Amino acid sequence: MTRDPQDPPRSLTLRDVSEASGVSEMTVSRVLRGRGEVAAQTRARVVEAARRLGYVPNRIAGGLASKRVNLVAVVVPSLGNLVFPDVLTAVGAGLEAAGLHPVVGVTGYDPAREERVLYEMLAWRPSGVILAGLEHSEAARAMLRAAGVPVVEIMDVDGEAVDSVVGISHRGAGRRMAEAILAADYRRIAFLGTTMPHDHRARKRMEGFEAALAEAGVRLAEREFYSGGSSLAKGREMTRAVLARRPDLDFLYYSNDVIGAGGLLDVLGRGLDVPGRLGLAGFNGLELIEGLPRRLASMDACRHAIGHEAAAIVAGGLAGRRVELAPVLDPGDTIRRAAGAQAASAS
Amino acid sequence: MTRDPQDPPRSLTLRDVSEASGVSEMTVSRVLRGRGEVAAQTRARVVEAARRLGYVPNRIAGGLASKRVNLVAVVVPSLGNLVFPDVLTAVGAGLEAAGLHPVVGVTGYDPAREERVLYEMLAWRPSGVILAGLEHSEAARAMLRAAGVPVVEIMDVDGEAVDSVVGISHRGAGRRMAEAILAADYRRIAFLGTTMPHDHRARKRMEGFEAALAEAGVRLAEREFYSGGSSLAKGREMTRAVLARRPDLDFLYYSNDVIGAGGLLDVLGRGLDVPGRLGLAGFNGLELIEGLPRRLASMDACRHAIGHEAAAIVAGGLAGRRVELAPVLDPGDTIRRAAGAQAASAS
DNA sequence: GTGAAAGCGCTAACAT
DNA sequence: ATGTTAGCGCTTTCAC
Repeated sequence: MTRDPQDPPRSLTLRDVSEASGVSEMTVSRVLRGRGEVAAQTRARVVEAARRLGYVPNRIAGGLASKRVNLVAVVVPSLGNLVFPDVLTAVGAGLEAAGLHPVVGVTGYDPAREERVLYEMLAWRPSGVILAGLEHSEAARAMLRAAGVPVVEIMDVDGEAVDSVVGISHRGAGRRMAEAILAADYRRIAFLGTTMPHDHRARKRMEGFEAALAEAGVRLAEREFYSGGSSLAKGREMTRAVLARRPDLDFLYYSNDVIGAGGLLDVLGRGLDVPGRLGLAGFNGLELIEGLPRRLASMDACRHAIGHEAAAIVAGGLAGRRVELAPVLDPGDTIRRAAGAQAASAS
Repeated sequence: MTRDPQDPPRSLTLRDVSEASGVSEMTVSRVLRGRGEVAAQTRARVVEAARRLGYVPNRIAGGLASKRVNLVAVVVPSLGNLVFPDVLTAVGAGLEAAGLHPVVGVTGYDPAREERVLYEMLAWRPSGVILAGLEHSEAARAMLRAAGVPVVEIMDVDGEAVDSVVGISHRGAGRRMAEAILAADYRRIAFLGTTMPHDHRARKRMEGFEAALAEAGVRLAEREFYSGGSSLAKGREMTRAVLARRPDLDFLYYSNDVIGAGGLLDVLGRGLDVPGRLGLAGFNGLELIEGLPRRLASMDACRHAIGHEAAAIVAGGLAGRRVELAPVLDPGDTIRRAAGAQAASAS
């Protein structure tokens, strides 16, 4: 049952195709890569031989010889977070036209792990790197600078980039949400989010949120943090906990739509008047929010556009770009409409 | 702003480290790979020089020379499907101990695309292949057989494998659900699922489901299909459509938990008695079902165990294994409890 | 414990 | 339009 390592399943080489077709290795190579002018008849013989043998080119050898590789490293914190699969899908679509392939690495929000993942990926000499966030270890930044290929940091623009950056301002997003909430006359406001020390984007949203409240003379009434992945159940639990401590709260701002949805289901189940007595908002603009009993207020993280732009930068071999996208606030059905909302949100 | 392709950002080589440390390339290589006996002092000099220079080994060259590569191709239909990120996470964890790294490919449930993705990945001569499903083009199967490395087809065991297989029987899963539903005395039953012609597992669940109903003399009263991704909103919409056509239905079996959850929210919102008047069930055992107003009946797809087992087979270099896992049916709160349920489900 | 030589399978750069 | 030559940066093998 165990494969004998001595058993040499030597895979086919260009030479095999060359011999089978009676065409030189070099010309076979040209045909298979679609480079250079090759007589139609010669080409046909080569293609036929390669197909018949089941030849699969060895990109390891090809990459070594040409110093070019059609791989792009894409590094994200997690795949459980809904947002990242979406970004990856957009990146993949964007790279495809350029004949590039994404290679995905996952860091688990751990900087040390990110460093290792980057090291592994750079060892394959990819044509570009796309990675989430602006916060990396010094060693990681050094590796990225030394890589000599386009590096695009995505999701977040609040910080200093190694090379290019594509994202939104999470501080600004938190701020905008605070303004909308204040404009709707909510005043006893809580933030519910993750304790993960390395979810910098959630942290920045909270910072922007608190700053905007402070400017209006409002203090955050409560905070509730959790660790681990997001789930509806976690959202329910946190919501119950925070409302038990402070039953007079009138707004709950969640760090993402999943826990926000859980909270919404929970308060609706208890018959609370939403958004009259209690308002809620999440973040990300996930599809999820559309099927809930009330449409949860949220803010689009622009994940599709981010993936698309990042792919374009890598595919174009560009350097030093900065693309800041403007997320749209969707008030849904969980922020009450108040007179003067527009005016106040422009403050 | 555009990188000059003529600009040679020649990355560091073993030779650079060799010169910087005054140790031969060969010994530097040994140190960096942790192979062979090297004097502690020599090792220290090498490590220091490599670190100082920021040397990242070139695995393209290494792979070519050694014919061994620490990459495992993992091919899944989609990342939007919640299930696959979970499987990938388990695969990654399982491979890690063996020093192997997953490289993810996405097919979009398209066999032609799967073939291209496999071709691309096999061109990198990975140490193993893990791919979802048993249905592949003949060319894809030929490539896999010729690869000369462990190939593990995952998720589904109903069919013929190229090499190893790890999964559950989806036909059996559909059958078991049908038995539980019948035992609970539901009789006017509908199936709601995807039209995607290539979601073979959903198809097999429906087949097993119908077969078990037929054996009990019950015909599927309705079916409703949709295309595109799953969402709560889609689940609501389908549920409304099917109940509009057949208001007397007493059970809805969904092909996954996401549309099932949408359906559940919809019928609860309309005040229907669940599970008395109407029962519901989904599939996958997603975390999602735990935060709903009622716990949706579901069946665990064993995605974590599948990822784990598949990784073990690749890491162990094993061939021809067959691992059939037993999914557990969780009746949740959406299948009514009926006398004789146990007896009937054993039929 | 360390080094020298050969070559992995391809492609760049020149021939022809 | 096609062939020849010389590596790409590493590891294998064997010598010391």
